[in-house]
Amino acid sequence: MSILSVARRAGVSIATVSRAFNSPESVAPATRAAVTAAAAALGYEPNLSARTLRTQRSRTLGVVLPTFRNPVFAETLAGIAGAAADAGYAIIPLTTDYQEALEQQALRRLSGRSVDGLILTVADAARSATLAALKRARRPYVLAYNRHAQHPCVSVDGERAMAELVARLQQLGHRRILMVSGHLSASDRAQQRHRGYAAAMQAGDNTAELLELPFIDNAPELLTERLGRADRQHRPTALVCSNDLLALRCMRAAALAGLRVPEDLSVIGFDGMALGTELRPSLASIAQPNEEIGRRSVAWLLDCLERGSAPRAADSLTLPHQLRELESMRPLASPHPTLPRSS
Amino acid sequence: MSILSVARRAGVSIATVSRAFNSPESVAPATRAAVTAAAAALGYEPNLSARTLRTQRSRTLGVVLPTFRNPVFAETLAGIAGAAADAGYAIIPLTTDYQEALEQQALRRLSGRSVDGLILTVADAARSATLAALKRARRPYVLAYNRHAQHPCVSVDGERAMAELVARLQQLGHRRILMVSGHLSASDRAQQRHRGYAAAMQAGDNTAELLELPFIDNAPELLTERLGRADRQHRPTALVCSNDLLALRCMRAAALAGLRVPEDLSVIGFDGMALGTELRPSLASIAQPNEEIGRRSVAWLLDCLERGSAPRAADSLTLPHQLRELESMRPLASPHPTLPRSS
DNA sequence: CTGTTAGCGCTTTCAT
DNA sequence: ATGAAAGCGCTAACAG
Repeated sequence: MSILSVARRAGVSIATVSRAFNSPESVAPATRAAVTAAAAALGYEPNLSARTLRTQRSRTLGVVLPTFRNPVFAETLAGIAGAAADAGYAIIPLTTDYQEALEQQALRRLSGRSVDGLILTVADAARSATLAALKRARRPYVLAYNRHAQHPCVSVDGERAMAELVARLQQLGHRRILMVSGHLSASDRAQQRHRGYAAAMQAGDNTAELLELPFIDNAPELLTERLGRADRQHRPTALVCSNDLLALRCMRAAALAGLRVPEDLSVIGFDGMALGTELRPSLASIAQPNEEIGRRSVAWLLDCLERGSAPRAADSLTLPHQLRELESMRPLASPHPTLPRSS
Repeated sequence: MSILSVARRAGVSIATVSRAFNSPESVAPATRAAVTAAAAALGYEPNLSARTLRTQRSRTLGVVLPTFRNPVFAETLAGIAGAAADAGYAIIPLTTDYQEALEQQALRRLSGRSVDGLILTVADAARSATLAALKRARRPYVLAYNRHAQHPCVSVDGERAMAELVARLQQLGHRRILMVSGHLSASDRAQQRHRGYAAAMQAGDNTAELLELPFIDNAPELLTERLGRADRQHRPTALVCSNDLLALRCMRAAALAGLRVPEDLSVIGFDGMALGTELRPSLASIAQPNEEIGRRSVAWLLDCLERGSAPRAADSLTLPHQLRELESMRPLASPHPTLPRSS
């Protein structure tokens, strides 16, 4: 049931059928009606492979993300999928598990499938051979979450966001603020967030300290140990985490160490995954507009594709973040209870 | 940089290049080496559209899921994506937001893209016009999570699982067990789970009661109201929820109503999303092997595709579920404290 | 406004 | 073991 069947049934040539679909205005109304009717009767759907082969446009986008197990990227994917679908594009998603080698592989897999463009989040934009190759191949792409002057990016200013958060915590009385992160070297975003943390701590004359948890397996133990061992005077009063999933683990570890959140310890995440607001205590976090990052990436990419250009680094987008001061975060209780309004 | 460039560079015909890739054994080792070298030098990747057009096989699977915002389906997608990638297949995912109309639309979108097969989770398998159409069109497909005798499914026995859970709760001393669900009519799985609940309650001579929360917007209010209004004698001691996300909301609502989980109220979810174990209290749940459901669906579908058949309803898979008795669930404390070992 | 035709890149007979 | 050639379904000149 190809274009030919439709043509025969409508009593026209295949070219006319094609035109009736692709530039209806160039076909006589009567003819167009006949074609439409025939197509409907046969349940005809144009074959995308043939069209792609001929036009060199697939109306398909490659999507490369670290994982779907982290709700942040699931939300991003939802945004991407929605925007793409609305524009009549399909997506082919691939995951890399934060591994550079898999990023390479993903691109190779996508290359044969003639995607029109790519949306990706890489571990480290600065030293990604994958990205360099993409750029060299002049394939249109947009990075989501990554921030790098040489690449077109849709992201949030994580460094500034983190600095703002830490400043705010200090304003609320916190002094011993510990940053908890995965392996810094594994993610350029974690590095940026850490820079913001360090700068704000220094500005507040407080000591920056970083707890890196490279592997999630023993993370709870490490955390519990770190939180439990110190006496009250040296224990952090707030934990800033480089992502929400980590913050969740911190909250649990705190509970296991006998600490109450937020009475004894404030815990703040980064990402703003939707689930955070449903918890008890609800998770304070620097919220990124995850779905919108996905949607905007698609919008920008498609816009460029339509005009035959490729996204340029100079046009990168920084979307606003938002500090969610939810239940897991609160002002530091003064050690000596004071009367209401006493200060 | 097509097959022709490779052929020229290797000094052979395009047919030989094609063979070198698709049936290496049918080509002389020396020739094969030359072709491989030429292809590598040129960075040649066979064009999938052309191949698809010619062979009528795209090595692409359509994936239709309700949403990526529910971690359960994100996990499923991870399983599907992994298994598909390992087998050299790409996936095109589409979401339906539990709406039948969007299911239709998804299939239409996929039909032009010549996917070899489909994996889908529909709202209600029994009355899905979409499914009927698929079946009629003889397109190979597998349902994930749905259970229906007329369709090939990969699922767990939700009815039995729920009955087991409720029996277990009763064994732990619970009598007033309330089931909380989204709109029953919106999901065949919720219906099955509810049947299991009702049967087990009846078997235990207890009164089944259902709280339907059609819209999430006012769910917290409704829940808080239901939990807060009743005095201690009439308040449920356990909540069984038709999914984990709902259970999360219940836990939060309970807290807002002044109830402690699990001391005052046990809350049990359904799905076993990975995140549940990271919470405090960790979320008790009937765990489904979500990623495996994805992987097995792919494996089955691909197996059929290879042998040129389509999955048959009779070969449907029921995977084992697992009751996670985590922190949000505990035996009913007896109202009148008893001495240890007094019974 | 419509038809004829070439060709997108590949696989697959059919020859040799 | 290799090559020549047809054709998958479609679009885009080009003609008329």
